[in-house]
This record gives sequence, C-alpha cells and structure tokens, in this order.
Amino acid sequence: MTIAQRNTGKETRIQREKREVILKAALDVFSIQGLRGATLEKIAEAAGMSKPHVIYYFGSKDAIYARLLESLLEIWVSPLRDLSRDGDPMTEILTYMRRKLKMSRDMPRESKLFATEILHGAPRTKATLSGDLKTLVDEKAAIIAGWSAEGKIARLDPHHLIFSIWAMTQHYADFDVQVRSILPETGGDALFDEADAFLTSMFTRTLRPAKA
Amino acid sequence: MTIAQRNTGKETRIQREKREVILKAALDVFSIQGLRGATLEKIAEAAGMSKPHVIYYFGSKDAIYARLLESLLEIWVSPLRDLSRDGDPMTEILTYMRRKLKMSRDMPRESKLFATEILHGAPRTKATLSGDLKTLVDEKAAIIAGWSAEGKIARLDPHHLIFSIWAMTQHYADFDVQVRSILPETGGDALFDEADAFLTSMFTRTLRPAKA
DNA sequence: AGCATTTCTATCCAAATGGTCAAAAAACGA
DNA sequence: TCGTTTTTTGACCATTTGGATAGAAATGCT
Repeated sequence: MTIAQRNTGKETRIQREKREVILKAALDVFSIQGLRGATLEKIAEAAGMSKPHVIYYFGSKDAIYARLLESLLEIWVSPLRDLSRDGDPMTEILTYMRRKLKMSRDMPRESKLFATEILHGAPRTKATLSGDLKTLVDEKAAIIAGWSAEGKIARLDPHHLIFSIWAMTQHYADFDVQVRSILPETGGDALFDEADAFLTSMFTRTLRPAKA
Repeated sequence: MTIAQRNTGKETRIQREKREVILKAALDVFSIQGLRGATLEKIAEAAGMSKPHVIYYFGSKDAIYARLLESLLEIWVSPLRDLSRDGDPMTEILTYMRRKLKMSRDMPRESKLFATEILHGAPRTKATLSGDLKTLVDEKAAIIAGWSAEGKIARLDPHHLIFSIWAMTQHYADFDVQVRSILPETGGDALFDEADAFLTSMFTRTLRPAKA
C-alpha cells in the first residue's frame, strides 16, 4: 500500500526526507523534459531509488508534478507581495525587478517548470492565475497607478509594467540556452550582473517621471 | 512504401497539399502539447486523415517536428535582418520591435513551438543558435552599438536590448493565458494594441539619448 | 527477542503509442 | 480501357511507460 493511500495524517522524518529527495529529482527532470517528456524511470533514477518507490511516496507521476507546481506558485509571486505603497516608488519597483531577476538566477528550474505549464495552456494553474494572482496583481497595479497619478513615476500602464518585469527577468532563466549561445562565454553570475545593469537602466528610464 | 523513403525528388501538387495540411495540424497540436505530449493520433485527427497516412508523408513524428522548426527559424529571425544601419536609429529599433510584436499576434503557435524548443534545451536548434543566429545578432548589435557611440541613441548594451525586445514581445504570445487571466477581458487585438502602446513608450524612453 | 508496521523492490500488467504491412481505392498514363 | 503507380487505411506489432501486486527487508515497539 502506498503512503499516499494510507495517509495517516502525520509525516515521519524519513517520509519527509524521501519526499524531499523525490521532489528535487523530479524538478530536475520535469524542468527540462516537461511533464510528458519525463518518465517515472528517469525520476526514480535521479532520486536514486526504484520506480515503485516513487509511486509509494506520491501515488502518481501527475501528483508529483502537481505538488511541485503548487509549492512553486506561492514562492513565485512572493516578491510582488512585498511591493509596498509606503516605500519610494522607484526603489520599490526596481527592488521588485531585482528580486525577480535573482529568482531567475537562483531557481532556473522552477522558472522553466512554471513557464512550461503556462505555455501549455496552464491546465492546472488557470484557476489560481485568474483568482489569487489576478487579485494580487490588481492590488499592486493600483498602487503603481497611484504613484503614476501623483507624478512620482511616469504615466504608464501598471499591468503591462508588471508583465514587462516578468518577461524580462524570466527570459534569462527560461531561454538561457539561447542567451548563452549568443553572448560571449560568461560565467553563470556575470550574465546576471549584465542583465541587472541593463534592466536597472531600462526601468529607470522608463519610470522616471517627465519633467513637470 | 512511404513517400519519405521513395523520395523521387519531385513533389506533386497533391503531395504538397497534403504535407501542408499535416504541417498545419501538427503545428496546432505541437504548439500546445509539445513534442512528447502530442501523439500521431491527435495530429492525424486534426489533419483529417489516418495515422499511417501521416507517416506515409513524413516518415516519423520527429520528422514533422523537425520540419516545422526548420521552416520556422528562418521566418522567426527575418525581422531582425531588416534592421538597417542607414535608417533612423530610433525608428529602426521601434519598427523591429513592432514587427516582432505583430509576429507574436499573428503567429502565436509558432512562437510557442519555438519557446518550448528553447525551454527544453534547444536540442535540435542549438547549432543554429550559436551559428547563424549569433552571427546575425552580433552584426545587428554592432550597428546599434555604433548608433550608441555616435550619441544617436542612449548608451546601452545592444545584445541585452535585443534580448529585451524578444522577451517582451514573445511574452504576449507565449504566456497569453497568464496575461489574459489577469487583464480584464479584451478582444484579441485590443491586447496587442495596449502592448504596442506600452512597449513603444518603454523603448522610446529607454533609447532616447541623454541630453548632451 | 518477537511481533507489527513501515519501507523498499523485483516482477508483472494493461494501456498508449510510434510505426509496419498488406491490401484496397483512387489517380494516372498508354 | 487497362495496366501501373500513387494514395489511403484497417489491422497489427513492438516498445515504452504508468502503475499494481506481492512479498522481502528494514525498522520500530513492547
């Protein structure tokens, strides 16, 4: 009987650890191969255990994928939550951009997993997108619109501003193969330093309010 | 015997038409489901023919995918080829951005196909990326760097500028599900009109040279 | 130690799927 | 019209793969 079925509520230390290992391995495999391209075999091998063992802990391949996605969504939007009405507008937005960029640098597999999910039509995320995420984005967009109206930053569509931050930062994680194919050989972090400089400059110019 | 095997060199009208139909159907299926998620069955159904018939014309599923990708790459970079040293710098770059945005609007399936390929590590495109594409990008980046040095546009890294155009424009095609989940209901083209306005404004501010 | 529970895997199974084959149907050329 | 070639598909096959089963090994409990 699998643990998923038994599910006595409490989780032992060994269960937590094994699940951890499996999720790590699954992230490696899913992020590159996608849900359909990944096989239980590959995940099991990456996790250093047998295929039935993986099933024992999660019940099904889809369950692992769903679990990864679920725990990811929360982390993924967290930088936006911290954008505060009370801070300096320019600083708040640039800080948000930088935190997203750091996430791309430090969690490229997570970024790719999320990207693949959306790209394929977000079958198991759509509800969250148009629910919690929309609520959050609308809320923060309102803050930005406020700054805009007060003349503290330039007049621009706050939703599209947020999209542009997503697009630009995630690009460096999701399409890193392309980026690195074109750029001269740069060590992992150097690329992100370049990106930081460019994006900081770009968003600074974009946000700077027109002279009154 | 399949046509792919026989391959007498010449292609009849009926062959061209059937291949066309199959490629169209395959694009529909691949762009949403990915290479592994798509099945010959689905492609055949979408093309209105039997599974062996699809094999008859292309030999294998992978061959269809490869063919789609190949013919796509050329189209995909063509707007960049038109960026000319002789034009007005700001106009040239904004025009390039707009053409890319239009491609996202008019060819979202192609955009997603390409995105998925890169996301999964570009296994069959890497050579082209670091070859022809890199050459082209380096060439155009040099033009932009020239404009930059002459003070006709702001000082900025031309490679990252190009990446930013890719990232922003493709975002609206590849992540349209997310974008539309968050934005209030807007008809297909209205979204791209908004995006056009935002991006034009963003890149104008980014590129405008600092006062001498 | 001895029993019960949990952890783990070898083996197997059924469904899905990419692709083959032989033959029917259609199109073509004389 | 009649033989030839091309087009089309139903039936079939081999492999892959997600997952079930049963039992072995380990662990925990008393």
